[in-house]
Amino acid sequence: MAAKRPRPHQDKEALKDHCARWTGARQEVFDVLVKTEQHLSAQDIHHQCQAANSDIGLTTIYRTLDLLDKAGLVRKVHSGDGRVRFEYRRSAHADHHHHLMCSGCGQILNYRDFEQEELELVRRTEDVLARKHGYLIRDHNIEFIGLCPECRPGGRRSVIAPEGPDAGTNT
Amino acid sequence: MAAKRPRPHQDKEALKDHCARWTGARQEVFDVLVKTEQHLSAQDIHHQCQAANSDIGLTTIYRTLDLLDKAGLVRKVHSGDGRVRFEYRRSAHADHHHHLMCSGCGQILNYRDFEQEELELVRRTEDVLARKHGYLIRDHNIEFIGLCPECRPGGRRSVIAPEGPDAGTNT
DNA sequence: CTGTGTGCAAAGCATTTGCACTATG
DNA sequence: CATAGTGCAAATGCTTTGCACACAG
Repeated sequence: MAAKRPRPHQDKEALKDHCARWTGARQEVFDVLVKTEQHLSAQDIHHQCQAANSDIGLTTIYRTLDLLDKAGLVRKVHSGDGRVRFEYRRSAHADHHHHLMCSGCGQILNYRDFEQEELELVRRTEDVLARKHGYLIRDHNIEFIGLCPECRPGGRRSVIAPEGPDAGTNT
Repeated sequence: MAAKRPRPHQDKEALKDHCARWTGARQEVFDVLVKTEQHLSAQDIHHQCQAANSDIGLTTIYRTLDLLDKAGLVRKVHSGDGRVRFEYRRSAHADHHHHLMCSGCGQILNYRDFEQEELELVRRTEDVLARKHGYLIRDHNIEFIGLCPECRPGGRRSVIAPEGPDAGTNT
């Protein structure tokens, strides 16, 4: 849990268009995401709120996440395991990263290499795709899928069934 | 439905390790995917089988898709709408493409531009990630998310709720 | 023949929705 | 105060499982 301050100013502004009241529940859900680099599911967040003595219903968490997503403060990530996860969108350049996911245990790693090359390619691709297909492009997603050291053949976890739920869910 | 011949030879070989018997049902599910460039959900395939007078249960389709996925003949795609879709993996270079998805209606487009640049970047990234994190990388996924001409602000479909189920599911 | 594959019905789960209640602005 | 936000419980919809039967090898 490396703490980082929430960024209420510009973030809350972005929210103004999407909700009328900024409540404690919303603040807490938001805080949980701001304070981590992990990719959390609604349930993960629910657990963390409970651990922090906040008694927020799962429903509210889903609704808040939807809100934050629409406001663009948060990004949905479809991990391979059926549930949707969310990560806080930090300021563009500082936080630009892509994902490396293990199809064995569901672990998600962020990596930040190749920013320069990627950004260039991404920018050019966006241009062409936007023009060619008439799309309004708002985001991109680059991920590599494979087996982590634990799950790869010869790894400690290989052949055997993957871990339990909350285990390899993160980063 | 632009027809392309199934590739029984190498494909069936890949299957030998993953199933004991090659049945009619499996062939049909496989055929449906081979014959299209679209990204189909289990239900989509179910419908197509019914349309083709095959009476294959949804359960079998799910099981077959899982089989084909494990055999590497098919690729899972997590479209934003909650259901998982599948596409046939054609031979590597001939078929290399990435996705452009509309977050409004769920449409998925394949595009094949920038192959050269992308492949280069991808290869280099795979190398580094594999070495740095000990992963065994097996696949990558590059997608751009935005709004299609219909769904973008000013488009015919904008503001209004997206289309019905089978509408924007494809390509 | 002998398991492997299949279908049906029921179970599982993440997510969504209806509705009465609470608290923000 | 009026309305947006919340929680609960029930509903939804995709996917998985248990079990008895059917068929490929």
